Amino acid sequence: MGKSTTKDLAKEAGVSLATVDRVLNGRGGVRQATVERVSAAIRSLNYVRDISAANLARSTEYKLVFLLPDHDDEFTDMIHMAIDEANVSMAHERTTVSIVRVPANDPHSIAQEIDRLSADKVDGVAIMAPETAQVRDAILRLDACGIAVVAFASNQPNAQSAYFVGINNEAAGRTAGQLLARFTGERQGTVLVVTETMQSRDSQERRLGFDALMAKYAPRLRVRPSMETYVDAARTAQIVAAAFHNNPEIVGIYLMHHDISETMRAIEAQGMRQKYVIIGHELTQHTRARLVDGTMDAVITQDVGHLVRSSIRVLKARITQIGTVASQERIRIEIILRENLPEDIKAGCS
Amino acid sequence: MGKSTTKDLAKEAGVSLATVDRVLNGRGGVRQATVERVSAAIRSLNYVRDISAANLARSTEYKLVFLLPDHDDEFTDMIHMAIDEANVSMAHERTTVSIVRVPANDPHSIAQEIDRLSADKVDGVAIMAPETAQVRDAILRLDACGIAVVAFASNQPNAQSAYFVGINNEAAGRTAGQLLARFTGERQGTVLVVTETMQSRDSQERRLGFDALMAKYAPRLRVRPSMETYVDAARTAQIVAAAFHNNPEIVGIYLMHHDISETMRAIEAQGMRQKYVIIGHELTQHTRARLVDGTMDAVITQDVGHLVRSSIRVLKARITQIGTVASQERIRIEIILRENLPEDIKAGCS
DNA sequence: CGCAAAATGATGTACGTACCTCATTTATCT
DNA sequence: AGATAAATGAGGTACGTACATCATTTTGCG
Repeated sequence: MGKSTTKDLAKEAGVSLATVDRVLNGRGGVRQATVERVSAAIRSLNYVRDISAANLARSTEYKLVFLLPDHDDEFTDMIHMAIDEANVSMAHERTTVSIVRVPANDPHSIAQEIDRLSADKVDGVAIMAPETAQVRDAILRLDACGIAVVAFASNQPNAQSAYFVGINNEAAGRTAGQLLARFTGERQGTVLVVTETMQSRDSQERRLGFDALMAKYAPRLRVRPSMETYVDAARTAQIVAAAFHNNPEIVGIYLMHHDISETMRAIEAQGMRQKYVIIGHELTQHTRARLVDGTMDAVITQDVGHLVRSSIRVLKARITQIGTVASQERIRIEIILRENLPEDIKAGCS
Repeated sequence: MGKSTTKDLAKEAGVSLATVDRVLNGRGGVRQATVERVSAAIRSLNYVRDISAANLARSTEYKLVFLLPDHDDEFTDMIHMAIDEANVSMAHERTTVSIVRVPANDPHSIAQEIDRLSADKVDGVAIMAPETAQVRDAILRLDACGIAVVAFASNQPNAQSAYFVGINNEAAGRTAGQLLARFTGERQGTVLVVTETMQSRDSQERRLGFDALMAKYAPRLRVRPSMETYVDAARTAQIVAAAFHNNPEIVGIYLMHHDISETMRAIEAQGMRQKYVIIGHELTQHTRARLVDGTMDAVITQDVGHLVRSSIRVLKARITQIGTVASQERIRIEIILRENLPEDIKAGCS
């Protein structure tokens, strides 16, 4: 089966082990004709390099870095924890992953940090940062250095080199819409949409998908323009109050941002006069509690553990030039209701 | 860090490499006091065996077997495919997994097959079979032979030795109930529940969860007793027709079984006089199409790829006595609607 | 043809572990 | 104490790959 070794290759190609090694590791000094003989042998024997043995011989250490925003919202914390957890389970595979936190809204220092990494002896970088020209260019520079890159949770659509690991936010928005449309039954009224900032591509895409679905399947509902909190408690309270004042017939609220505690506080300050259907993103301790007590009806989420592990697998695959299982790396858009809340396991071993 | 080797252990414990080896691999012939010195060294150096190197030296091949029912429904086929896919990506990790299909409803031959495996040189077995005393005993015999076992998708609750990989079916039933309750809005009427056989523990648990939720949150709906198809087209057509005849006010249908094509055919034969909320299990090509065309409203599912990979990881962990990441092995109850249908990737590499 | 340069072969060591053999030391029992 | 068994040490080979060195062959070119 897949148990051919370099020795077999040498025999098959009629060359010495040393030459096989030269070809396999691109050391040069081999005639083109010979290279092709070896390549042919690789194909015919279906040879795949034994990575464990290679790592052993090379005593490799894959050094991966996650670039996270320095927000201290719960979602980012969960990612942080998931990375720590992965770091433990990856130790057996000669992989260490570290975390660098960068100012979320300072593209310049993000780019600077990325450049610092390329100088560093790092093998792969997973980046979670808003897209800007500066960041994109820095990513391209990483790529040019031969450092593997993935964009993580937050897409970087213009840097083609960066493989994206995360959900399709437009589909996530549609899903939120579908749930909100069906959960409101036949009722008529207004739907509020809240986010941190519409500058973020994630919010734009979610809104796009949400609107498309509402227009098609729930024309009975009036969807208001996006309200932006700018992560400012006072402003949040004010715009929410205004929205409730101007829209007496609110039946649903779509929260597109992660950190919804302030927003929920502001909504509750208006008195839960009636049952609003509230749909949000990302399963955290906070949204979990909201699902349990019934103030929120559904949460659209992506499994952060999966997100992190998938990023690591993709990075390692790119470093070692091995393929990945596409279906395993596709991050699903998960719908969480009260009844399918996963048990709240912190971490731990069996 | 975790880079201590057996050599370091020997030095730390003040013994020779050979003795360390004897202790590590339980070869015996070592005084208790010495064993403890080595164990102490293991702890103090935080030693973990390099599995890659160990596998290399031992030239291990982990032989895993999946025991599947010989049904040829789409769900089982998907599992089959997922296993094949895993087999490819696992080849790099010295793991080969094969599939044995057994008559689904013949506990005797299942048990016989399990016993055959224990004689065989197999390292781990994942079993998907209905629980019976015979099967349970056979599993215990496997365990006694030192062969790792997991129960897979279909729980074996009485064989404590068997780690279960799959979803909580009671919670899955509750989730189906919650969706059906909310999707029917305020309407009153009857809800039909269909399954293959209530003999299966999965169906029992789902029904339990479904009923609990409906009783609590949707007392307005009359939930009928479970209808059993026995995988018989004629019978299915007949009982469905009877149900529609006796219950003019049907608003929802819960399909608890995998292979719903006959059932859906029977329902459609009654003419879709009105919009029923239909909720089923397992995302297959068939249910996928039903979601897209709107005849089904939601599918509760578990990711078969995840299921298979998780089983493999758990088996390997038990064989090598290494811990697993609990959060990674928890299978989520996924809710699939039209808008969050994952893209239909067959397989493939990036 | 002859010579330098390029290509290839031969061989050894290393990585961390498993597993084997044989020699030597230490403990145990009469 | 002496015989015997038990415990330990010493050393080697193997796994599949990486990488280095030096010898040898082949090639291209004037």
